Amino acid sequence: MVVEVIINSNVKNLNKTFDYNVPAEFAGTICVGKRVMVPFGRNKSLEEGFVVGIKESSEFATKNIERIEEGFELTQDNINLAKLMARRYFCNISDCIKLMLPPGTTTKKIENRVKEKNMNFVFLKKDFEDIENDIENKKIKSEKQIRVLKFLKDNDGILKTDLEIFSDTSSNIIKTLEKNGYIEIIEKAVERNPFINKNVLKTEKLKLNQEQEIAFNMINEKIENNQFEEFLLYGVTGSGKTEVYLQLIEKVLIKGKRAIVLVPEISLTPQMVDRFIARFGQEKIAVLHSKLSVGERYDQWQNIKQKKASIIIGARSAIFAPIEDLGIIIIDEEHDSSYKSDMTPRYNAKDLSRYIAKQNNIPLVLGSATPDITTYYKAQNCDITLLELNKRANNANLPEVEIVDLRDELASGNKSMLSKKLYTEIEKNLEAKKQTILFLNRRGYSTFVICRDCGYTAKCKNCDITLTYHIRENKLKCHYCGFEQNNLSVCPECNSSNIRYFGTGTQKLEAEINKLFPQATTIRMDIDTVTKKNSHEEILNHFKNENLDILIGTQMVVKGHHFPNVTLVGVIAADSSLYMEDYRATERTFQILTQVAGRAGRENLPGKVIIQTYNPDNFSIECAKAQDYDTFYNGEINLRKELKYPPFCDIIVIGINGENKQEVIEISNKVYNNIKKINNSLPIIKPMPSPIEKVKNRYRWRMVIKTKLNQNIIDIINIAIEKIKLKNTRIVVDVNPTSMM
DNA sequence: AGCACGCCGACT
DNA sequence: GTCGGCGTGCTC
Repeated sequence: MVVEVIINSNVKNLNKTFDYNVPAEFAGTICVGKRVMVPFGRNKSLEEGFVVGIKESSEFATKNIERIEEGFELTQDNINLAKLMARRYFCNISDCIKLMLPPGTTTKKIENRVKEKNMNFVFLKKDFEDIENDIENKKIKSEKQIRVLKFLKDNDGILKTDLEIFSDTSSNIIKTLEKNGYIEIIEKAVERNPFINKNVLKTEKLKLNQEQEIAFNMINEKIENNQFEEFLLYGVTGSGKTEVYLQLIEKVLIKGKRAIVLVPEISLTPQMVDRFIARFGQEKIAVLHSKLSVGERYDQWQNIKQKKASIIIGARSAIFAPIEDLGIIIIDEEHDSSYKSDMTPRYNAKDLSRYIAKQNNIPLVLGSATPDITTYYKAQNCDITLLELNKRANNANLPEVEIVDLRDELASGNKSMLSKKLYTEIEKNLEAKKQTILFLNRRGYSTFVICRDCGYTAKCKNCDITLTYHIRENKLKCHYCGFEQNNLSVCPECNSSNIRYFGTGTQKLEAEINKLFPQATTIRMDIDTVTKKNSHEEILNHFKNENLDILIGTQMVVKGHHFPNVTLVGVIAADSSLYMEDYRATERTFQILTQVAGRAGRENLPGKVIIQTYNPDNFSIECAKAQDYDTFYNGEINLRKELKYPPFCDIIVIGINGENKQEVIEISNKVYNNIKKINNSLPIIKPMPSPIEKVKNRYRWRMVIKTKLNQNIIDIINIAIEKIKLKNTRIVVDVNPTSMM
């Protein structure tokens, strides 16, 4: 018997199956999905691989499988999905398989592990054999301990490494191991239980209003009849989408099935998870997101695998959770860009959810107050069933939105970043002891630093990016590669000390607010203040519980939370996202402004929103002011049709990046010519530099194809890039990328 | 990715 | 002659 094996390697040349003979001793246990160790290459070294097929014989001179690794195997569905993804997202099958493995199983370089934070790093002092002997001799008893040790063994097949990561939830084991002298802890992680609030009061289900009832019944029918159907649950903030989700999940559980709920990473807060815990109880819920340590994730993953958890709440990769008997997939805030991966594999969780829902004959529910233009277009064309929730369940009023034209402010001599109107409103709000949120989608202090005498601009040495001035550390930072240098006191070109700072970031805004309103308490939230594991949560709780006056932040302030005492929201510059050369720029502006506006006055207090802009007539800003999605959609869809943008086509970006510019250009041309050779009529634009040509010392060129992605196009691109030999240069294909930069 | 193979210039 | 530089190609 012969098996087809995918070698676990991200090398392009190895992205195919290799045949291996199965010795008689393994014939009874081998099956598709098993993890195996096989001799590979001229040296005798063992490589990890996965069995993806079984056949009688091979045309090759096959070697024997060395051994089968027990404890975990992929399902046939996993393998089918990985194969499909590899072609559809132009990457290696093993890259896709990695998404489906138990956390901690993926073989990573030790250096990478050390770089990662929030984990325990453990130095193994004794040989693995010694520890195994101790298990034999019953010196180590607990099953959990053995699991951790197995973890060690799994990662490298045989234990070659002396560094490993343990979960912080398994801290007992670590203590035991440390006490027995097996390990030495190098760095300790911050303790964090994914379920921080243990005393959540149980909630009963609420009575649905008529709209909710209709939506519920339509979707429930598909649950009952085991049928696929895609729904768009289009409902304004506060219209009770979550209650519909909860009651659908209840039905799914009654049928003995389970549910996946995808949410954007940033809104995966304990408060949000608590709503599910309050209804179903903690033991039924598994939570998966990027802030969990490997060990925490491993525990959650096992809870799913062992069918202890029935509801999986997670960010996009939760779609790969090891779940059988799936009854529904729900994608909340479906317009959110975090469902599209911007790393290899560059998958779109929404597309994969559709595929998985079809395979399982179950409904897929997309929920949003500001649906993705493409999703709404499909709903209009009846590819998706549209369900609307128009009533605000808590009857809160929409906030009053006012637009301030910054050109008028400038003309009347106001050069500060606060218009007179916004200044007065903040003042009033402070007096009334109400809270304010100020939103500015740019971090740092000044976005560029320029010499007034010779025009020199401070740029990153690794990227084609101007450096941003950060006042607290008095440093210039690159927001792309993280490079930082000391601030300039004199110009390095002409020695002039006439240095000017242009552009406004959240730090400068914070400084200005503190100057203008010295009596006000403020807190700032952006990537620079949100570094620790929990600080996102901490800052928001701090703002809410301490009743601080003003929250200043980038877009991370707009999601999830609701603050009952916030009655004023100020948007400092609504234009910043409009100039991006990205077809989704207006859509993003509309979504962000609508969401920001939704933060104001959510309960009984009337809210006020002030949007400052240089483009008061801009369509997306006007629509956001009116909170009018339908008008926005109608305008935007016509524009998309005219300019032939999604949903009327897909934007396929073939990027080439490498350290040698000449080589990058050569390979770009090769890819271009290959595609032309296969199909001369494809609408492909010749290779050219990316908008930011150099990032992290790598040159980036690209070509764009604007066409509907179908199997034929997928095959053409795969064939065109397949045979190109690469050294340090890489080819990256991204379909409808989140960022066009 | 490794690693072998092979082609070519430099040097005891 | 032969040592070693690196470009090329293969791994079931």
